[in-house]
Amino acid sequence: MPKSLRSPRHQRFLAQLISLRKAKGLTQEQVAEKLGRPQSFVAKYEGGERRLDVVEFLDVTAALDTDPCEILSSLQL
Amino acid sequence: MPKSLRSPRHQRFLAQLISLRKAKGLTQEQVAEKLGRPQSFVAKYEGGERRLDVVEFLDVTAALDTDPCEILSSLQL
DNA sequence: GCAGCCTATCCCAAAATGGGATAATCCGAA
DNA sequence: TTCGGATTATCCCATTTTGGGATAGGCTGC
Repeated sequence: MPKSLRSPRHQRFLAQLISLRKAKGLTQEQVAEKLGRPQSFVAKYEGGERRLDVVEFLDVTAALDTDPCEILSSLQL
Repeated sequence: MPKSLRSPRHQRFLAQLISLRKAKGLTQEQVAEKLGRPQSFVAKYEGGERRLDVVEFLDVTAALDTDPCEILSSLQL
């Protein structure tokens, strides 16, 4: 795992994405499908193996049917 | 430039960051200093030569003294 | 234990990054 | 217009990250 992805903020970020996906009752496979990517893509960003850039993040929150700002606000500082 | 960074949304994203920095009267060097990074870092993400992940984005908006959500909302779809 | 679903990991060629150094541009003053 | 400092873009290239199909590993209920 890239070490830049080990910060506490990143950890919280990932935890949010994961719990949000589960709360929506979606599998990695289903999210992957919405994103037009393989399941390994979702597994990797959720596992911190790969980072999400800003535009990708918006795509993911759209797939999760969620407001991106809500996630960001929980990461402030 | 990585081709993943050529989408219209990304272009708008970059344009926002740049105009925001200028509006605040800051140079790349000054932003870089706040971020604890070299000027080339700022030059690269502004130029689309490098992507910003979500946490880095928050750092940048903090350096620009700006609300990240405002930028995101202008990128929706 | 087995079946089925879900998630993590492998592999490694290809692509992206880091950052100091340096080139190129911009811009106001003389 | 020319000069010079300030600002931004580009070089270089070793190191790090990524892409994604295949496959291993886990978990749950039966």
